[in-house]
Amino acid sequence: MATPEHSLEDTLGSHITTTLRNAIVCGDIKPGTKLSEPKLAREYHISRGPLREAIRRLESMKLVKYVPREGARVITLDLPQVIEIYHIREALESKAAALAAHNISEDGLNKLKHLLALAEQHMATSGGAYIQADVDIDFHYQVIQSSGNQMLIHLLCEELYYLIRMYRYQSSLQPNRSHNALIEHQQLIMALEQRDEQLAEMIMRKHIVRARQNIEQQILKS
Amino acid sequence: MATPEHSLEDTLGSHITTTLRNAIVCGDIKPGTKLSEPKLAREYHISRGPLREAIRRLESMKLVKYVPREGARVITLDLPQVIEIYHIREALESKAAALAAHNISEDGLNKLKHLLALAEQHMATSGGAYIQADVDIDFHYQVIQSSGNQMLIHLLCEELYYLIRMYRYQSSLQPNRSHNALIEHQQLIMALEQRDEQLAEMIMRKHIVRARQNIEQQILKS
DNA sequence: CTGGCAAATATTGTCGACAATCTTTCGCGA
DNA sequence: TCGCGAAAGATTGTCGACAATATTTGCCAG
Repeated sequence: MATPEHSLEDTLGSHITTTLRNAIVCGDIKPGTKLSEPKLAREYHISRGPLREAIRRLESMKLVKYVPREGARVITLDLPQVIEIYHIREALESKAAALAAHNISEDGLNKLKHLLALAEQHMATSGGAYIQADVDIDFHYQVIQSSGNQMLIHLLCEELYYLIRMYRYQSSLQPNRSHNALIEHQQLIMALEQRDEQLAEMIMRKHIVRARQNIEQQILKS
Repeated sequence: MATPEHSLEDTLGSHITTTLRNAIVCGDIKPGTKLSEPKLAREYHISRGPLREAIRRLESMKLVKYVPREGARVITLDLPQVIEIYHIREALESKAAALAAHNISEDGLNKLKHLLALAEQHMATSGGAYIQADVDIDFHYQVIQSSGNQMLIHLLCEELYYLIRMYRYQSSLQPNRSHNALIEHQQLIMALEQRDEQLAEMIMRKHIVRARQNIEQQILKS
């Protein structure tokens, strides 16, 4: 699995949260599906208490939408919503890059270089746009972790990134811009090594703006 | 109350959520206090079910920190944490201003002008730094609402702004920069009227950076 | 008097049950 | 046949109870 797993799994509620989260992100539970408490409780052999906790946590990850007295449904991501998310990514991740330029450690830089090398390998061998998506997410994940801003890390990695992952899984067949992305990642690493906050911020901003424009073109085509 | 109240209050859980949220934000429940489920349940004459739901929601607003098998405690905001929040505000609200320059309605502009006038009145009469804080928050709140980005609105107004309110209540006695802030608000309104996205973004960014620097000076003094 | 261990107490995690509400199904009339 | 309304069914909201864990109290040894 691509995501570092923080969950302690020591309580039933947090365990079922990760289970459902993965199922939703990977598409095993399809968008729009109703999360029926009695049904899921039977399925996973637990009571409704921990389930309700899980559903509320999924709600804070924006993976489900909850309506009082009606229950929870898996979110249906349409393109305009994805655009909204990318605007937020642009703002937050460019900030993360700036902070990372200031705070990243030697170890953090090495991890980024390793991820970049991995991605280049995948590109060369399988030309694989599919696998590339995971490595790309890991790269951004690592930049955010290097920002040192705990609140920012939590916002992006715990609350927003599962949504992005979900979108990636859904649209993994569509054309992406793997090659350009690699160059931009390389530029970012260089800026981080130079400790150039403004440059790192701008590179990340443009990187995400391009990704967003890529998506906006899909809307026009449809 | 300064905040528009979205809560439907139709379920016990959401009702107790707003009650506790207000109590925490206003300082009636002090930072560091443990939110004991049995105690609160007796106090508000409800069972632990809705309470647990409320606590989880407060957790997603970052107002309480939850540790498995230990319970929830009201967050203790130290200055470094507030700095972190202001970095996030800088990123998100400058983006909100840019989007607002594109999307704000005539009605939205009028609301902003009204809030500005209110603030000027308060400044003139009571010279009141205290009341000013509320009007300032309302101003930012209105700009965010005008961005049109639902996800951004939710992130800022539902998840992050209660934290900021809490900090404001705690530090309401400390010197703030009311006068300068008013000028910057005025500049922002002008930029929004011109539909100048870049200018609006920059004004908001500098406005929040200055506020952050104001706080950073407090750290140095202590 | 202090420190640490053990019993007692309180709190959290989980469960099953019941009432209120929503959804679906079925039947009736136009 | 179609649409409306009522009954039946299912689901959510809330509650109280019990087990497992954490915290506090109190005792004893040093």
